[in-house]
Amino acid sequence: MQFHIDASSPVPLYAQLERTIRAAIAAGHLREGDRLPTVRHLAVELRINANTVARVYAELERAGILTTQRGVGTSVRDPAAIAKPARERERSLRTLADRLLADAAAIGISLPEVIRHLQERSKETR
Amino acid sequence: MQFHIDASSPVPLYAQLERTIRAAIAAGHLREGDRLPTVRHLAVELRINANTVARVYAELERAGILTTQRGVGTSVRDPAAIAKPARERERSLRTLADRLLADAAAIGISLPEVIRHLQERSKETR
Amino acid sequence: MQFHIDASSPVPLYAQLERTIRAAIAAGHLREGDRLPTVRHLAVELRINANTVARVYAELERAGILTTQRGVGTSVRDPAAIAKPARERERSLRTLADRLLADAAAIGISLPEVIRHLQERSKETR
Amino acid sequence: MQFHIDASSPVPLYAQLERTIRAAIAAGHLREGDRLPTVRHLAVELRINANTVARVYAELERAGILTTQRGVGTSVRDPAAIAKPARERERSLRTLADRLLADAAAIGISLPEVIRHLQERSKETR
DNA sequence: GTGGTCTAGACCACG
DNA sequence: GTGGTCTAGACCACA
Repeated sequence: MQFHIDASSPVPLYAQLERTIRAAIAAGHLREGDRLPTVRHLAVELRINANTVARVYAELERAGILTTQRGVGTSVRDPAAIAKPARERERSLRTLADRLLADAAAIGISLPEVIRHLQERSKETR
Repeated sequence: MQFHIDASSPVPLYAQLERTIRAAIAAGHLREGDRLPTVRHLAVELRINANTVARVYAELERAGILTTQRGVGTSVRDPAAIAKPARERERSLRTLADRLLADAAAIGISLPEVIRHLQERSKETR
Repeated sequence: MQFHIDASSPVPLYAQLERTIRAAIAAGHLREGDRLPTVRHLAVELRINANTVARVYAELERAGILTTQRGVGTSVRDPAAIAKPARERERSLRTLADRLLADAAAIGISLPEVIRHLQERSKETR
Repeated sequence: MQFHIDASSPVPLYAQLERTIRAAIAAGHLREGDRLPTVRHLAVELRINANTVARVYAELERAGILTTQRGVGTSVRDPAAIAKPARERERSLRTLADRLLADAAAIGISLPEVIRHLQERSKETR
């Protein structure tokens, strides 16, 4: 499993990491019972502070997504814990889209243009 | 001209304000030569500190978008300063879309679903 | 006599005006007894506020350089009032040069380069 | 690294600080990767408010000259970002020289005299 | 009245 | 500990 982090991004490192782990699980790249890298390994690999990794693991454990066993390591506990109820899911998507559209409008890019761009990317991925 | 700000958003007030002003100009609601509200008026209206407004005006002036005349006020200088060259525009859009897709993936929402959502909103607006 | 003002300059209008009037007198373009434009004429010509012109005339009158006669107008009173004692003159020059060199250094331009540039301009003027 | 500030100067503190930092980088006293003092340290040292220092660092970061790592500190990112293209460099120098000559003329100091003064200073420095 | 600068001090995000 | 954001309020420069 490869996670990646952009140190020059304004998005906090911990948020980037949490996001990519959640995405990996949501996409099925990591399944129930799969082991994650140790805190130290991942910290070295991503060249970030081990505290930051530990904080993310702890956060995801609190959310019921990961589980940690002392002396063993951290693994995926419940991928379903990511799935939000449809209603909240919809609300989150709306919020994300709001932000995108606001930022796009600020540089003069309209909704149709955004859609066109995403459709292009959709084709590329196929 | 109406700008709006969400004090409960994690996005800094100054960033929200800058974004809405840029959007108003990009959309043609504010044109070259149009006056903006005074720093103090806008601060009162948005219930934020005058320094925060002043900071945004100063930033937009540095970007060549607004101009200030001492003791007079602030007005739109060059709407074109917002328009980026096509190449950079495309890059910005890609960056914004990347962010959206990363966040969406983290809660298990896929690209097609994002597109569907945006198309729905596009219809609503018509 | 032509004075000029740059409204987009960060230098205050009154300071620009005072400077050009002083320079015209120092250079001998305006001599003792010469009349200056009326406050209103100059204001219209330069497209600035009449108060600003009046303020400059008043300032120069206080300095003993101009004199105003009610119903008549403003004229040059004493060109010599501009000439500073050699010591202060030297100090002023040093201060001005300090500022120039500091600003030049900030964009990576060194003293010899500044001198070369001024010598070029000296030739052009001849 | 020593920066200095003159609180009695009419030039805004933040502008003085920005200028000296730029000069230090342009002169090679600070190189790529070098750490700058922390915001609070520098504020104490210069006896100015920490916000003022932070403002300067932020401005230089926006200019691409410095870079900030969250919770770590501020360092030089790209000294080349200061170097302007020759054309603009020339224009800047001309603007600075214009200002100097205008101010000098206003106290009756001519171009040759300015050049003589700068040559004197050039000798002193050797 | 306008905007510009600076301060003191709070609270937050981050590592 | 680092920097980032925001506030309240002072004082100045300018028209």
